[in-house]
Amino acid sequence: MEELKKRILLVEDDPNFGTVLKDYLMMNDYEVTHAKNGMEGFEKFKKDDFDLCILDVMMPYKDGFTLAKEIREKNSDVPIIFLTAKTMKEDVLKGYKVGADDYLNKPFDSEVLLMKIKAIIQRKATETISDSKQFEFKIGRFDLNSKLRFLRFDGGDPVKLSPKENELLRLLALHENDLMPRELALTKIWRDDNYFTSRSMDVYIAKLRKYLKLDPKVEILNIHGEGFRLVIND
Amino acid sequence: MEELKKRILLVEDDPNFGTVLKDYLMMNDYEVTHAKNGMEGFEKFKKDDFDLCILDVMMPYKDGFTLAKEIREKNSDVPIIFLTAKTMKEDVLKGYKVGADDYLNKPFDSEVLLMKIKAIIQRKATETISDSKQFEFKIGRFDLNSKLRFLRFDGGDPVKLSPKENELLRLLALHENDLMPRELALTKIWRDDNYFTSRSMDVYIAKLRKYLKLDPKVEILNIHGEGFRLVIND
DNA sequence: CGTTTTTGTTAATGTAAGGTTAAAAGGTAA
DNA sequence: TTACCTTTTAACCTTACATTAACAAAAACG
Repeated sequence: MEELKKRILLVEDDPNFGTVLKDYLMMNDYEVTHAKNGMEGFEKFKKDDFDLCILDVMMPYKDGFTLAKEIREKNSDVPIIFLTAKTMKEDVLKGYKVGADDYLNKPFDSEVLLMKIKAIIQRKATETISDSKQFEFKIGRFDLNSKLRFLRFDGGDPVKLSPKENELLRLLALHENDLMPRELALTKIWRDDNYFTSRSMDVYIAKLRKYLKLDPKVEILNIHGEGFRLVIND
Repeated sequence: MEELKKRILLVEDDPNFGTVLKDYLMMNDYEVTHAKNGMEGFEKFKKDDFDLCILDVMMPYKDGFTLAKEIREKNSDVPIIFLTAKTMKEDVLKGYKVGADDYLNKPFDSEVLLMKIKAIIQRKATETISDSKQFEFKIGRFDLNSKLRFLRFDGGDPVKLSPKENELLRLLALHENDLMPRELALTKIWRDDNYFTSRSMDVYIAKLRKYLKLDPKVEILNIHGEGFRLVIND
């Protein structure tokens, strides 16, 4: 299976340092989005799905703590590492208050940063086993093998799903009977949330409905303005 | 409601440091169980239910990492903080591998420890809150699922509610049998309080009454000039 | 009382979101 | 390159939703 690169949001206003750090991280096989200030950082965060945020504390307009608070409101799960020139205790405390996962004082050893990144991402990964390890689903009379992208009805001939069909159905299955927010699919699968990706998703919902029609007890319901719900009626 | 003290398992072999730390934590309103080594620590862990473990890494017989592994096998959920004299990179990484929630190098600032404890426990708490509590209501013979926006009568077919219907009924349910002020709904749901939003709200009250008519014991009463009251008659 | 204000209810309207199909664009391997 | 598969974009239609208007009924108030 294709191993997906981990995505890091780096928010750092110093252009030199930011660029260097970005390059260093990219050399180490991370996909890095670099935002030059808190405002831009939040915009990018909203539009995408990151595995980790690295925030500079001292920034014009919007400091790292404020940004972290906004990020926490939207997604309480993503790990956050703060970078700061200060070694002030108050700052450390403030960082932990908004839910920092770690803390680094500038200048810092880049190897240490790398290690912390690995450790934190790894921890999240093991915490979320249920999320990453589930590739097989029973959906009414269907079996979905999300690794092989097969959808099989009643043990018969499997249909091959396209990558997007597969991912979307998998996300729905992970939220079986519950709301699968539009936004979630768009950021996770399409990696962008706009009018066109949204319409594209609707097209895929239609395709999935066509596949699933074979079992009348399985349906994808829409919750207007919120998302979709994969329900299995008994 | 009685607020329960959080329980901490402290495993630290240095008797002086351990006692001081225990006292300090107890002064800060935690219930602390102090074990003098890894073996004892695991025994105490098995016998009780803790909100947090603080483990010294360097201990005779059984070091902190080994203990952490055993703890993780039994209860993968409890947060763990490591204390260590070492600042070795390998140790930090090893700690995170067994699922540390945080890490402190001795000597450390006790205030920082306290803050980390608070942050970690609080994080766990918010993670654990099954948000179902704020989104599911029983209203007479109805069930309101406010997240999925449906209203079900006697376990039958659920009716879909529009966002405004849903929010309004939820607000009423939150104030069951009590006054739900007009102004509250208008500011919270309509985000504006004027003649037109007020009339719009009245329209929605009418819609809700239509839905709720199925159960004669449930009614929405008006309190002239004040607001509405969702009552369930016995 | 009559009058004003508030509320009850239904229907009409405009806009936004979603459903569906087909064509265009993009990608990839033979 | 062609051929094939996937994804996006476009077009058109349906449904869902919120607001507003219109008129009726209560309640408050002089």
